[in-house]
Amino acid sequence: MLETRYDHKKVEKNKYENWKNKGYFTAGDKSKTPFSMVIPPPNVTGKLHLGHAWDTTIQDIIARYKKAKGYDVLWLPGCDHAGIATQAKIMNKLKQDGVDTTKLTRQEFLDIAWKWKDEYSKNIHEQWASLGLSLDYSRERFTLDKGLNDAVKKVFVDLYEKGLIYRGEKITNWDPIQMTALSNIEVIHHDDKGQFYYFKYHLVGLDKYLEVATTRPETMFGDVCLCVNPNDKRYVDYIGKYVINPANNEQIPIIGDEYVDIKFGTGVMKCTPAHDPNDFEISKRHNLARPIIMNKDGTMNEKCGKYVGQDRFQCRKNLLEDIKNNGDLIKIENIVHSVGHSERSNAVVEPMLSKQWFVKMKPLAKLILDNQKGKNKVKFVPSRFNKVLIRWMENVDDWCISRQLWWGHQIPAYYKKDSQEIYVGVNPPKDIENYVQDSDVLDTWFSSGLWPFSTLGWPNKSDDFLRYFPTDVLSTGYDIIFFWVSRMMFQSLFNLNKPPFKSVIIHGLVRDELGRKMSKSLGNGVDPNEVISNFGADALRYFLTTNSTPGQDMRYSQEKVESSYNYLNKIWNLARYILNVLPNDFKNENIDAKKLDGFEAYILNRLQITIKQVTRNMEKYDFNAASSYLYNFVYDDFCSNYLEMSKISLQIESDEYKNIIHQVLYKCLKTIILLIYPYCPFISEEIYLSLPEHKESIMLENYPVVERKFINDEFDGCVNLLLDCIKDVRNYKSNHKLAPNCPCDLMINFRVKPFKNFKNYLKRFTFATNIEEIDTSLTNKDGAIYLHSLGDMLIKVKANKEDLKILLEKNIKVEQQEILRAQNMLNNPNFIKKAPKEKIALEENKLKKHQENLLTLTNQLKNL
RNA sequence: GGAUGCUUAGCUCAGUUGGGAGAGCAUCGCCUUUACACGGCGGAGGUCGUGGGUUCGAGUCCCUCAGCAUCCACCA
Repeated sequence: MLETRYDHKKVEKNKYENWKNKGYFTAGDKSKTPFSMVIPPPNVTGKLHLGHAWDTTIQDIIARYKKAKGYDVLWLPGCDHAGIATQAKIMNKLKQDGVDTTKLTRQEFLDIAWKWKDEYSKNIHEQWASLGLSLDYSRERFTLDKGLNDAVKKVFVDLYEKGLIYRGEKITNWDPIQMTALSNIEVIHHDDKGQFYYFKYHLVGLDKYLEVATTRPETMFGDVCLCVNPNDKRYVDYIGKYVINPANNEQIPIIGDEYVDIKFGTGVMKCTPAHDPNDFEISKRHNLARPIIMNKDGTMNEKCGKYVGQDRFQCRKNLLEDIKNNGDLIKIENIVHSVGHSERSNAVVEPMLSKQWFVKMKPLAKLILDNQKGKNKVKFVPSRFNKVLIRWMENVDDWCISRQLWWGHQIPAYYKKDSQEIYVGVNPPKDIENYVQDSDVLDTWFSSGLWPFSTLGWPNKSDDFLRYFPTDVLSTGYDIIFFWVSRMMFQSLFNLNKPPFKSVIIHGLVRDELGRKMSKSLGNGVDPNEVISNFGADALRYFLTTNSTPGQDMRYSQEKVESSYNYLNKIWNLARYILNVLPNDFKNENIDAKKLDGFEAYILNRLQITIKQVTRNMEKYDFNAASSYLYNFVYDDFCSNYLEMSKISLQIESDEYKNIIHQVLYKCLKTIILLIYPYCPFISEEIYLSLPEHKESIMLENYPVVERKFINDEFDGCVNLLLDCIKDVRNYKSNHKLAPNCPCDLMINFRVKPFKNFKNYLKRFTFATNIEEIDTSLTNKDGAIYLHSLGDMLIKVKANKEDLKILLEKNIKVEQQEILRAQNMLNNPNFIKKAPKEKIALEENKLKKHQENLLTLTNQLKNL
């Protein structure tokens, strides 16, 4: 027997371990159709946040739904080594502990990192468990696994051999704190306050100078020339002449290049090829030198004279002071401009020339672009995110994949000592002693880009790979479409000639209650563990998946988590009631649809509609819509209406029919919990196991299907009449300050034949002492009032004339408005001409009925 | 500069192919009725951002503008 109150802590205890140990999460039933997903592997850097909870709950709902629908569901778990993020965290921790990290060897660090990984993946496992995720742990993978490393090496070599990976010297985004190169999308641009410094560049041999503005004076040590637009009449004559660089007094030429925007600034631009991508391009056109003037940690190098060793920003300050003292500073302008910051360290990114490995993106992007035009197009939910991807792929730059880190897949390239020769291969060169392996590792996203197939055993043609690839669905946030979704797509298209998944579900971000992004600096993050502890995983899951539209951001709202909890409490209590009502010897039997009286037929019909609508929306991955159909059924149709009515019929009916009611209650209860189950597995399991007949677990049950024999709307009119009558009487009493249980007499005119217990229900819910059936001519009987409802009803209560008059007048007004509305439509010749016939007939019927009602009411008023 | 999303009840949000505006919370009144006071019953509250257009009919489709948010690209 269930406890009187829903206690999420008791309900959620021990169930997960049991499911897991029984093997319910393990895929592999070959008799069924496979359905597969891979989890977006969380970073082994810390705790999971609400975004993870949202993302994984979506997947768990799909997994449980599909399993109940009869599929062999594989949901594959795992973690990402998250190169930069993890290495930074570990280094910080070591420094805090007083370790001199500069003395660590690569291997020592890796030993520490693997221990860290074990610890953090343990935390992640605990959180997955408390959320109730039905992950197949027998297939869990990690992005640095041996198997995945094999896949990474193979792909690297294949891309290299096809000319799609190359090593090159280019301007890359350099993070001086983490001392590694970054890809373009790891750089976050935001508007910062800065200064625009105007300097004098004196012309050699002339008593003139050019005004040049820069935001980064420290890069002047790397200037190789000034550039002007050859079409700029102001400066064209200076091309070929020399100026003196005020930073180091070196003479540099003035050259012409059309890149310079005549209208911008002074029209003269300094050119620093090793520290600016555009200047680098200019240097290629004019064959200029590319001096690098900074060290890897962002300090100035030996090319910077007395500033050597100074941090770039310190140098900027000092240099400025010196130039100012020389009289070559013209002015300083405060500006707001976009500055790139490292995603992880937040350091101001320094564009810097270095030798890195790149993936040549154009041909790979084309694979995606072509695929999205074809039959195997990956379906995005919502579809607009397909456009986001396409736009990105059309304009994508080459992807810098080498990172100057230790934690990651070491690049399988080997440099022959004392030679230019490079060897790239899955296995090291035979004469390894003559080679040195590239010390860099690959961008984390390189290995996660292989995740949907590397985790299934590829490049081996394993059973899992053959059975479960391509996967069916991927769920992730829109913020990582570029980082991850696009990379998985082209890697899969390149390596396997097909997309890695059929559909991608894109969701938004979880924001705080004020709509702000949750972040560490604001300290506004909400810990899922805390929510689970307070309200339960089921309430959290329900909240997360039913409070937003696909692709839209969501605000966390404790209020709505509470409301989700209350809903579960409602289900808990309706279950408790039904289980209490069912006799001890209850046996589930087939219900003979022909024997059903009105309300039983009605509720089973509503149930079929609910199953249909919920299923339809589950198939569309619209969990909000699906849940609201169930919600409305539970609250309105079932609890407020049917359940209450059944209490009466259970008192007065024959034993035979009582059994039918029991069967109906049981069927409704079981269906409700099976429909809510994918959202809220814990409470569903608890209730399920309390049913008189049940399997070992709700996880072994099938999803409800529509039963045709119960589709029957012939009682809808009569039920609505009953409900309207009850509502009108209650409303009347409430408006007249009469107690709800104040006795009254009712007279009712049936336009449709009422079902058997109609009058009993009406009596009980209106506290009527007498219900009289009358014919169509409704007249004012002493003290009775006509209520405008579907079936015409008179109510007689202890009320004074004035009350009756007010009510009648109010009802007359309503009828008049209705008549006017219908007439307006019907008097419109275009409406008659063009609207569908059914619509016209509907309006005509309404008009007729309201006119009749009006007549009755006015007669009553007259006779009052 | 380019793109996308949002603008509906006091607040947070739904609104499926165009055919009488919904939920949660808040609010007002009544009810401690034996599933649930984490409840029940009954109310009040919206010219659906602006201005046009298409249509017999627009929250819904098209265009304009405004505000907010996000993404991409960025001129030194």
